[in-house]
Amino acid sequence: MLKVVIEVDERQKNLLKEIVESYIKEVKPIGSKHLCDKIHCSSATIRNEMAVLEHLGYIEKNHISSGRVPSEAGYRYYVENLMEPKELSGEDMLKLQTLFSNKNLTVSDAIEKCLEIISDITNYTSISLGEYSDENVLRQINIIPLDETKLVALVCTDKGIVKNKQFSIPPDINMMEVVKISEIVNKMLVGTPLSVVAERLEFDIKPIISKQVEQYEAVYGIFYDAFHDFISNNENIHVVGKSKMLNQPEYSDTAEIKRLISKLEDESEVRKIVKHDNRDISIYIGSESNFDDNVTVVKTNYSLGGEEGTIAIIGPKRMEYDRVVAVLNILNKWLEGVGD
Amino acid sequence: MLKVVIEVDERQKNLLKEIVESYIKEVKPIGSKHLCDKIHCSSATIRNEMAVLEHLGYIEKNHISSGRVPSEAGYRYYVENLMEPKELSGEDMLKLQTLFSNKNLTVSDAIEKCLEIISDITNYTSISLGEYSDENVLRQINIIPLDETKLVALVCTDKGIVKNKQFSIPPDINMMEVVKISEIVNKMLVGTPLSVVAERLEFDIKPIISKQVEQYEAVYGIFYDAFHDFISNNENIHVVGKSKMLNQPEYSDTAEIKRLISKLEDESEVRKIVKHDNRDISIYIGSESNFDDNVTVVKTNYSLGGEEGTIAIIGPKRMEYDRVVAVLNILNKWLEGVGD
DNA sequence: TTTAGCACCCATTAGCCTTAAGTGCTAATA
DNA sequence: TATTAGCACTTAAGGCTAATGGGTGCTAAA
Repeated sequence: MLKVVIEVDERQKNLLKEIVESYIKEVKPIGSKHLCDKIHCSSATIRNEMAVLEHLGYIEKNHISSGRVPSEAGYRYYVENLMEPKELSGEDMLKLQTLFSNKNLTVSDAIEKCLEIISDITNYTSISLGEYSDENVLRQINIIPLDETKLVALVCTDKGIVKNKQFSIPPDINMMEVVKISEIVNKMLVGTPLSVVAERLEFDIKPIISKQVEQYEAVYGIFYDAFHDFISNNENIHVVGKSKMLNQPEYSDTAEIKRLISKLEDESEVRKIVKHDNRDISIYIGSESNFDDNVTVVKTNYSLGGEEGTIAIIGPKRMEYDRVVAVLNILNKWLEGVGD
Repeated sequence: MLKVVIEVDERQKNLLKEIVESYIKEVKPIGSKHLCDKIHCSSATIRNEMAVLEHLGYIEKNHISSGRVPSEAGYRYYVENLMEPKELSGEDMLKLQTLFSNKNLTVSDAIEKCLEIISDITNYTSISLGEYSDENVLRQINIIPLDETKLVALVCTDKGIVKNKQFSIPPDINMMEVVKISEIVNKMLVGTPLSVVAERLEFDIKPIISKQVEQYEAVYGIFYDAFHDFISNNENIHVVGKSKMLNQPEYSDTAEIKRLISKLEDESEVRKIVKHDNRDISIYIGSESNFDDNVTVVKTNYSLGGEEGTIAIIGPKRMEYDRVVAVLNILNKWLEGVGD
């Protein structure tokens, strides 16, 4: 079999670009007549060229006599070769800037605020998944007794990430002993990277506790639980603007809406969207998204105040790619400036 | 004009009950024929009785020859006079029990977990709004330095509610001085009810800081901010199961869904739903809900671990009132047992 | 190589008819 | 007197048909 490599010429590129961009705006199949003005030739010529693009798999028809719609491959070709970078409007920049200028937010709050602004600017749903980075080092552990049987255990890292958990202790354990032990634990573990805290607790701390306290199992359990909770619950997930999906005309039938919104409410599904990858800004179109064939996901990674993770924007396949990429570009620039 | 008080007789009550309950199940207008079996008479008789109920405003027609649908007044009459209490299924009880038995959850987590179970059992959206109760007394304030310019301020109450905030301090302030001051503040304020912390800070602490530190304004600012943040951000709002709305057949058109889901994503709207009221379990039907004419809201108050607030279940007007009330009853009983 | 022209395709809409489910009213019945 | 059977009437919903409009591919001429 003879294999022919068909190259797209300039006019075809231009045509594909127009089709994609028109479709993004109009959300309805694009016919040849509509493009005469833009491409400067007759509808018949455009039809011929369209036939080529269709043959190449960049555009599709819904039925034999309908206008053309970009295929996933078409969108991909568009974002890789045709899309022109876009500047954010002054208004949108301003919104981001106000976020960037606030220095007193916790990481989690900053990220959530960020998602809100992104959703607001783009009109798409935004998601983040972050976890403490390995840079985090134990800064302080603190036991605060509340009454004879209840206490709060606080863990704080040098990056300022704090978690607390409440415990009920058995009545035969002396609260002051727990506090005393906490001071020892504190002294010994401060400066330890989170990744080895569990280990050190087991091998260095446990023997000491067992010498000092009678009910050492129970007391050790508190510290074990507190750290375990801290280390294993280290994922921080946010989804903002779920209802933005509802504004997209392609999700106009209720079954489709239900499917999408329910998925977005299901954390295990959302995790599928936000997975680490090392590229700068990456675009996953339709089936590439690993989440739903009818959406596009655009992701970027962040590293901020001891937390690292991914921010994703999720919208229809006919997403305004240029704007979304512009937003994430700005974000990236800011994160690099702040980061470590 | 002669005023005649029309009383509903037993059969009419029975009829209304059947209409409401059938409509809750079937979600379509109920015709006279369908009720013959239940009421033990002919459709003509039922039609006559229906005419009375309609005249009284308890049921409505969509058009001249359609079956009947309960009106808001009809639902109200139903919940106040006709509804029979229902027992929860063993399965559902079990789900609640597992929550109740977990002692090591923070209040906020317990409430959120609770909402998840409620949403799961009822298939409706559930919401909570809580704030620290006046019982809370300052238990500890803690400054943890992270580096030369950054610190975390922790505030903990005797009920175990903890909040933390990160601060950047100007380079000309000595971190150790802040820590020293924090110890003084701590000693002076421990045991102070939250409601008077702001006051005491201003009048008792400020003068002391001003004597001890040169940049007293800035140092005072940190404590002021930390407490202010704690006291003013004391509202805790959760919305769980927004997509449950989508399962209700009456919300089958996209515009309606959009309206509702968007409202549920808007915190200021959600606040309208959850407002304190002192009745035990209260039901707000349609326009009574102060949120949306097409929903019913059922609320109850809670007081748990230093936080008090309201839990609300929001669903269609043809909500399964008996089940929802049963769930909240169980919840109330548990909360009373645990409470203060 | 481009384009005008034409036959053809099909989703969508409007109009019409039928059916099913309901009503209110009247007159007969228990 | 309360109930019921019977009947004329109403309406939403579903199915069918025809018309419309936006689109196509192909052919032949420019």
